[in-house]
Amino acid sequence: LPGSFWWEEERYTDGSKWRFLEHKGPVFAPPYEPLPGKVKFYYGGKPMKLSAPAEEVATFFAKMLDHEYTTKDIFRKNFFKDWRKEMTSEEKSVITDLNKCDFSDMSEYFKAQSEARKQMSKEEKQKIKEENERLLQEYGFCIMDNHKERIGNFRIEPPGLFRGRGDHPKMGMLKRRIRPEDIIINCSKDSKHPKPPPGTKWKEVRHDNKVTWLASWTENIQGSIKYIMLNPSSRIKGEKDWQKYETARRLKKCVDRIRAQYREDWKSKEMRIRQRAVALYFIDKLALRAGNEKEEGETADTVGCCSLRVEHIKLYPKLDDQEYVVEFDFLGKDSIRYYNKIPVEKRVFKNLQLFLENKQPEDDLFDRLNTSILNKHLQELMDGLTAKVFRTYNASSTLQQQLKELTCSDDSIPAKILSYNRANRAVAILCNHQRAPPKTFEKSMQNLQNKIDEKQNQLSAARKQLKAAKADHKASHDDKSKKAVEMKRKAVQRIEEQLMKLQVQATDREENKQIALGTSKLNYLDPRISVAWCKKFGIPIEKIYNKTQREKFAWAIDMADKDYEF
DNA sequence: TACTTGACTTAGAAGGAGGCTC
DNA sequence: GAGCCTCCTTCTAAGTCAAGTA
Repeated sequence: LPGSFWWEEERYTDGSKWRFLEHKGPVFAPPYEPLPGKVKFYYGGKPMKLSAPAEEVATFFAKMLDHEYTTKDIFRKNFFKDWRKEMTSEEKSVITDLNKCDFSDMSEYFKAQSEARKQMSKEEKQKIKEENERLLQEYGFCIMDNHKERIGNFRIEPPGLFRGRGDHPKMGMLKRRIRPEDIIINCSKDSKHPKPPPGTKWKEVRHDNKVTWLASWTENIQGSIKYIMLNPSSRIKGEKDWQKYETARRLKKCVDRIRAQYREDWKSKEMRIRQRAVALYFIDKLALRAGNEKEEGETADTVGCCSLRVEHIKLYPKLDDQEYVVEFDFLGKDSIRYYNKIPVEKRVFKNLQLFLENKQPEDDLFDRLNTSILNKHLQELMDGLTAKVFRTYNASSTLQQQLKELTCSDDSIPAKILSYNRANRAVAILCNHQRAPPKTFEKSMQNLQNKIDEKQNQLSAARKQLKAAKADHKASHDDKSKKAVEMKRKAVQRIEEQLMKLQVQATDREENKQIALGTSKLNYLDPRISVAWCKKFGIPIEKIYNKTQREKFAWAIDMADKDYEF
């Protein structure tokens, strides 16, 4: 039906995001259920009954007891400070030392609970599933204009202990419970407004169609605003995503000019221009993030390009057999380490030496530059150009080029998928998308190796049988033995294929140990490249995108043909 | 211009669902 | 049918960037 897809509709050009918005409001975290009397908290070895508020916060800690977090000084200090705020004055006077607190009984209780949940009967599990489904149907969708859309996060974040990434100064602080009185609702005037839970009120109900969120609240750790927004499959998200890739494609058209420009700027008389040009070179070549300034002490100490400090790079005029090598070593977003040694042009190297002159390790490398200056410059070079567009452009363009290079049309489907994953991996490495090696990695690798060994044995057995059958046929020359030879030949072939498949799988998994492919697939790779590749080589799209991903990229799957070029 | 706030995208970890194997 | 493993979904933190404010 024409017009049934959002990507075939006209877009708003006045900056408004919708005309009609109706939803049921968020789902709140369930209220705290006090522990059964038999579950004890001990202080200095003696059991102690806690008031409900103090007990609730204690359970947050108890639930994390097996986690490394609870051993960290900052976590413990922040937790204890916030926990004491929830105690009665009597509790406060008794509980003065976290080291004397014993949460182990509580921890055991929660472990048993979770074990019991796993042991539930099919029927009980089914009941829970149905209840979740009911909640999803009731609160998980909204009407935006003429579409029923899935909401991304309709549940309010439950209270708990803040878990920052890396060395976060606020780890362990109490994330307080969010009440209806904290929530701002956004919906259209002419919609049926969501009702707050009985006996409560919303903080505010507003009708702002210049934004896309349905509800928001202010979080107490950083004081930032959290939102309830739509799912990636929605029109409002999909349209923006599509637009993002179109901007990256426009960059493709003028990137040569921009590169020529920044290379020219390396020679500028003005320091600020040279810094801008070297930074842009890093952003383009290494896919570094922009690097906004951060408030010290509020978050973990991480940097991006513009916020690099002297201590984050080392210069080697000569290293092994290469000249003008820059070594990067810093913590980026999510405190993921970026480590890379790259040879650069002499002019870049000389500039870097100059930027480092008379500076301390903790000084900014680019002291005349920040993201705002950089983005203003980029805006002048191309409409809509910002630092992050380079990441999108370089990621998508790498995927397309790698797919061209790695795919052999004669390969089997599993071999082609390995090629796809390798192309995807090249992007993930470029963007530094890392993950902790899965806890079961070694074991699962060993399992796979066992399967391969077994398959190898099967293969030699099958080959022996084939040889015997051949000999048999040579001796007898009858039809029956001829058929037997054919059968054995096919068996060998089948096992060879299975073995190949297993070996491919092992390679893929090994190469993926510390690399996360999902982030680039979801956020940086123009989905039309993958769709076109699937169509060109007859790969079912399900092999590349799972259900959620197909929903998010429905527009691309519908739009791109086999000849699509990024 | 410097700084703050708000809205939105990008990120890895954790937990859960469901498929596979014995 | 249980246990295991893998992959998917959910969760929410941590970025980017533009607009507003002093």
